[in-house]
Amino acid sequence: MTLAPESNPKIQDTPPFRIPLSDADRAFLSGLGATLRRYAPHETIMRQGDDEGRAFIIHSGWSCVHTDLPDGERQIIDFPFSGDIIGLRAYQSPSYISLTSITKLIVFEVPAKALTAAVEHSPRLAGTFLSVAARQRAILVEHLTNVGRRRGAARAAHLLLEIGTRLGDGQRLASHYECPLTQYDLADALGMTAIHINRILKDLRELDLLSFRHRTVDFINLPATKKFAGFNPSYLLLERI
Amino acid sequence: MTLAPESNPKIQDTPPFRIPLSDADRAFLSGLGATLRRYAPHETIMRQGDDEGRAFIIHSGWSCVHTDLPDGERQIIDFPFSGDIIGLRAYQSPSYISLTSITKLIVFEVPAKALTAAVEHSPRLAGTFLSVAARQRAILVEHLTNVGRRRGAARAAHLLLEIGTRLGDGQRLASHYECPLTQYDLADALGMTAIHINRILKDLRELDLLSFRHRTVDFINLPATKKFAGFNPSYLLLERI
DNA sequence: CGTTCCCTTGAGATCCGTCAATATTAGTGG
DNA sequence: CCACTAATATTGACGGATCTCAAGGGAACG
Repeated sequence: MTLAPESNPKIQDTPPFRIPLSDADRAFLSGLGATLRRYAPHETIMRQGDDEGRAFIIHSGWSCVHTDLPDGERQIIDFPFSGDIIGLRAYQSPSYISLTSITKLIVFEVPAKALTAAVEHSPRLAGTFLSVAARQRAILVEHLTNVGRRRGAARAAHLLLEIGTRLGDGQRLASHYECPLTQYDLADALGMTAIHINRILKDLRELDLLSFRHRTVDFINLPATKKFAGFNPSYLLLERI
Repeated sequence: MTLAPESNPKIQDTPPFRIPLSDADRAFLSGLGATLRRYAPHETIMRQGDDEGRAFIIHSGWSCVHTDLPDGERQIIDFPFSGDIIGLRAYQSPSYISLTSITKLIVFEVPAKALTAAVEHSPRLAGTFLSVAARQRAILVEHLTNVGRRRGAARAAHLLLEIGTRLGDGQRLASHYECPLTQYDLADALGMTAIHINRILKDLRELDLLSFRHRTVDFINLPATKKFAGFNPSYLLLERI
């Protein structure tokens, strides 16, 4: 699903642009001014409050988009995956979010103005950006619904189901995947404390629904888990290209 | 701030398009195929799950965007105001949200394809859509942060501060405004029960921070309330045009 | 001027957070 | 490969926040 990190990936081959594009469009993309950047785990790539004119397109690796609160807490907004765009905007403006790597991370850094230029240049690309933005909005809406209206155990299960689905390039959900998130990460995404997440994961294991230990998520009873979490993946299917 | 409902407002005069546009752009907008629609309170304008090819631009009135859960509960995602766009998408696709009026509501209904056409037609409009989408995303991110990381009283105060700011065309926060939301609406937006919202509003009154009774929000001590809620309106200022 | 929402309050149960202590795992350098 | 260290995970006890169930009271609207 992701290119080997050793090669030097090109933006025009990365997921959101794997669509029928004219040669002119491809040439345009490669001339966008995208810079390939590699980050070590736990690096800050973008910080809330900084004046930003950059956007990022994830190539590979795990990271999180989050807000920072005055008391040092944070709310994780999303774990973006390959092809997701962070900071889609038209102009320079202060960033309201931070982007932090979790594992080794490879991203394309693009000037925000280049995105505007791309939209002007190609209706096909404009449609792609609209679709990517719509899908990300759907994910965020589901995240808010999850935090606002599901109780802890269902909330955690829902997030792990979503991640499992998004990892497998959109549609199919594996019964098992590697997951480098800590219980602190989960807590910050789900609006709870890590201690409570720990108890919830224990409950989910004892309910024979799923197990998350040693960086591995195992779905023990996938249909029951989907029902338990109220997970309906249709919100992830929005025009994934 | 809003046109008199008796007149027949035109889309090219409505907030997101109050920007320097060429005559050709204005003519294009008026030919978009926008339909003016009026709804009574508590009508469903768009329902989650329906296949949708429409987008809506709010002209005036109160409404809510929400998700529906199997058990009949709902999570309110946003209370959109004049100029906000609902359903910004490139193509026909199933809707993952519902739109319901709260008061009498006037909206422009636009075919989704018309938005794509507008983006193709005018870079200025494309930039406008990107900006509107970025601002709405910032609002949604702050909403998730609010629900995930603030306790009840601060959460409620934060929402009422945000609404007060958005009502006054973006920047200035009035010390008093009319608010037709019920405590059930607040509860569904904040991820709590209406009974608990009731107790929280009582607490906020007794703390001399704000009063919400009889459809009226009064900020008794605005600086203290902002501090209490951790309210920093910079996320609302994103390129409001 | 009555009916329907909507608001208000109390008591008890449950979920979740805080504080504290310890065990386990992953990472690092020798 | 081992020893050491820091990060992460686990568990218990307790308190606070929020939900549920139940019952009235008040406001808005036809």
